[in-house]
Amino acid sequence: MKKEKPDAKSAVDSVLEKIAYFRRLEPELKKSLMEVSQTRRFEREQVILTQEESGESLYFIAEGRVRVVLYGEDGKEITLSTLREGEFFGEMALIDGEPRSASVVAVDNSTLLVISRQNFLGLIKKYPRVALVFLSEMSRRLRKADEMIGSLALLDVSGRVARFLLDLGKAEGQEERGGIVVPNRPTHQEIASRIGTTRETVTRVLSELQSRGFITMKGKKVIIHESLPRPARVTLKQ
Amino acid sequence: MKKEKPDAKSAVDSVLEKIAYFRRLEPELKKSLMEVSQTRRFEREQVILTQEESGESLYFIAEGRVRVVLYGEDGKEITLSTLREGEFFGEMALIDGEPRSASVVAVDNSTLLVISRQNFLGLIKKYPRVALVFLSEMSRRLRKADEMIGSLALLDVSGRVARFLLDLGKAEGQEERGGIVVPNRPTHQEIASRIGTTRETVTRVLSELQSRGFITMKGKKVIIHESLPRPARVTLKQ
DNA sequence: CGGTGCGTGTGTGGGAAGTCACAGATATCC
DNA sequence: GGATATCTGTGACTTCCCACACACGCACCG
Repeated sequence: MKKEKPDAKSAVDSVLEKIAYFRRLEPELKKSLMEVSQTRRFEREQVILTQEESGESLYFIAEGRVRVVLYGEDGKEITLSTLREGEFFGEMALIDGEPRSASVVAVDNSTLLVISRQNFLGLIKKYPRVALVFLSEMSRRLRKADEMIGSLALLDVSGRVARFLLDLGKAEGQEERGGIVVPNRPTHQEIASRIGTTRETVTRVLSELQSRGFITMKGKKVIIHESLPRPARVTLKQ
Repeated sequence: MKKEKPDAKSAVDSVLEKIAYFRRLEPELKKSLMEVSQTRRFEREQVILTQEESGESLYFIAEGRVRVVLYGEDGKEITLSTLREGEFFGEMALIDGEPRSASVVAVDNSTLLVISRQNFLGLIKKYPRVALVFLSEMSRRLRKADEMIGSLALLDVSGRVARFLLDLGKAEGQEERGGIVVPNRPTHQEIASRIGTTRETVTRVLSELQSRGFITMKGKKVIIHESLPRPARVTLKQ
């Protein structure tokens, strides 16, 4: 009954099932993947890789979560994304050989599957379909990045908070009478880092949204009412 | 002697050579590409595709330039990138089937090569190496997008202008005694749209940079002196 | 030539959001 | 269960930059 806390080994076994991108691939490929990968553990808050350094490895998350983040002067930071079990990172430096474009930090204690450039390229050569999997994931990421650029450049902080909440609701909310219920929101600091503003401003905007009746907050729970307007994605130009 | 102004047909012939990504691919592939693509012309300022609409085609630029742009409320806009002869766009909607993530507008009169999703996927299947070409280009784009997010979130307008100038210098400047010479800078409005600010602010920042001796402007020519500091890409966090 | 349009320069005022400082509320840990 | 750390709320002040307004230079064109 060693079911309770899977050790690293079994975590690796199961990660391939969890990696949405690979679930449907041939068992043979899965085996290859496992053979060429190493397992590494990282503690909460531990830096997995840092921007500017050169890198040769691709990482899959077997368990835990990581934050991809850029740092600026005097403690400023912006979180590019948070990745969870089954997702990967580090593919860019690996594909184009440039230095790491961002830092990655473990959010929880995490187990990662590490694959070297060599092995990765070998894998793609052997199973060309893998390239398609990456292609579609990178397309998704580019899309999200563009959206973020749009938010930063075109919306004020209230708009960005609203957009963030709606995305959050879509990602981990439950539809209920009254709106979408998010059981466990991130801290104001985390939200601030996601949308490029400060903790205090997030606090103020959330209060404002609540007082205007767009959301209801109680502890870590947030209810997003239908009335909360999604800030214009586009206004067509004439 | 019909050499002077290549017609659309010959432009298409030669585009495959110009497309950096494909220059080294098999002639056979090039032929396939040509067979499955159509040619379309667009006038200066003409909208090629708009955000939110669904799309099924991939475009190569045979001649001209296009601007990829997001629009916000009341005329606000942010330019995600400017693409030139030999580059492609429209691959995202095609890969993941989502609506267009941005609008694309012709900067000059342009000739484009259009390929349908069907044909594109067919091509990738037949020539798996093509996927790798796209992978590496998308990786480069993701990198640039992340950098842009970093600029918007972490730098003030002066920092973004400085970064823009340095990138501009790298892209189309000539090394000379005294600094990097850019013969033909974009208008203030165009710069503003690239870095997410207003025309007036760009004017002011450029004057400021000149008066501080970081750059020298004369007409459309800009000299970027070595003294112009590249705003911190990262400050490592402890 | 004098228009018309486009790009640029500059002043002024106001507003959004960052900074700093501190108090109060919640979680977490032994 | 109390101590300690981490989050949240709010006020006061400052700063940056946007919005608006208007004037000037320059190019192109009939």
